[in-house]
Amino acid sequence: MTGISQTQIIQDLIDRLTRLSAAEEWNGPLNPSQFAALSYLSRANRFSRAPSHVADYLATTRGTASQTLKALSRKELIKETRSDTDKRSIRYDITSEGSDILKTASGLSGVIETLDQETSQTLADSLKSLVLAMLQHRGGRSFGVCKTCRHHQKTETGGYCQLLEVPLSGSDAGQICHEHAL
Amino acid sequence: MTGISQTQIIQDLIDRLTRLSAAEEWNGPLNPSQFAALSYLSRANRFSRAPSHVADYLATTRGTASQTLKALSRKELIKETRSDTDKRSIRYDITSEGSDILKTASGLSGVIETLDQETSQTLADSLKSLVLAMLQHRGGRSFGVCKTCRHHQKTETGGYCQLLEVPLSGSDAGQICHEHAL
DNA sequence: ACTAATAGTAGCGAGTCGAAACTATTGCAA
DNA sequence: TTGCAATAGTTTCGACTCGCTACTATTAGT
Repeated sequence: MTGISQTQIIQDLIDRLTRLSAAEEWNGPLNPSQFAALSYLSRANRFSRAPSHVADYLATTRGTASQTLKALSRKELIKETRSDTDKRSIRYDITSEGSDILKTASGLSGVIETLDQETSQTLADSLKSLVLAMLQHRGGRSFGVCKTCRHHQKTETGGYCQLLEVPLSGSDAGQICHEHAL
Repeated sequence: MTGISQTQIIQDLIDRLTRLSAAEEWNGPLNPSQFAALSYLSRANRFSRAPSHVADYLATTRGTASQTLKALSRKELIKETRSDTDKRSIRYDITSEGSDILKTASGLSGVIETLDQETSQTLADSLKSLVLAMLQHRGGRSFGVCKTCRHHQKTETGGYCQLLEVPLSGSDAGQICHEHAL
């Protein structure tokens, strides 16, 4: 009778899930945006921790990202490091206090953990294709980890990025890169 | 090597998907919260359109919901109606201008539509169980449509709600209710 | 006839959001 | 080399969200 489409149901479920999760985050020390930025910084490699990269990842503007990073910096959860080679650019590294905050599991993660292996995998795959399609739709970057990138070359000591022309350690290769390409 | 769990990957994908979708909404006339509230009002039945119900649905406080509704009201997208029976309560109805705004499809819905029938169904099921678990976790209401409620009784003319003790029309039964229970 | 409890609101301070204007660099080309 | 143009980041603006506390009506329960 009433024509609520499957598409709208899914859209609504994603929205509610995020809202429920965000409501929990507000009770913590950080707001959802700050938490997302901090989480990104903890997983991004050293070439991908500038304000512009955070802006790209969070799908916002450089101005907004700058403010969020300043807020995190005031709380001493991240620390800014100016680049030697390019005096314009800045890199934000997470502090030990910042890492501690990320350790506290959210209500959403607890709930996701209750899914069985197969459901979990299927869900991840569906979401991945949706995110990829959205990125394509608006011309955003994929932000994958180095080892799945076409510029990544495996070596004896770890890896090598053919785009940036730098050697990568084992942990580097497991981190998110701004330049990631499939 | 690096231990990024499947749980974190899923959490991150949901967050990114929402952020990408929210970034598109900001380019429209409404911000994500206003859009979500408006969308809810368009789908809720007449017993579920009060500020407190919107707050419950959006997982926020009455204060915040009140402000969002006032903002929508200023834009003439919804209109407030005071109740006769209970002079404290208010019901917000969507205006025709409000309905028009909801018609514009978002980037996310376009992307969801590209999923095949089976993937779409599986995704909806997974998300539904996550939302339900989150609601249970924090003691929220389910907000389903009347016809799936245990208080709903099918009749000749449409339906009947045993909880509120009111007859329901066919379209009523397809709308979201605050008192929904499984 | 008194309390509660409930529904909604106003105001506060911190912060997000896009947009636009702004500084300081770096790159490139004539 | 000078002279832009592109890039990186920041600041400010106005509208708004967010939780919170304090507040006003109204209604319910004893």
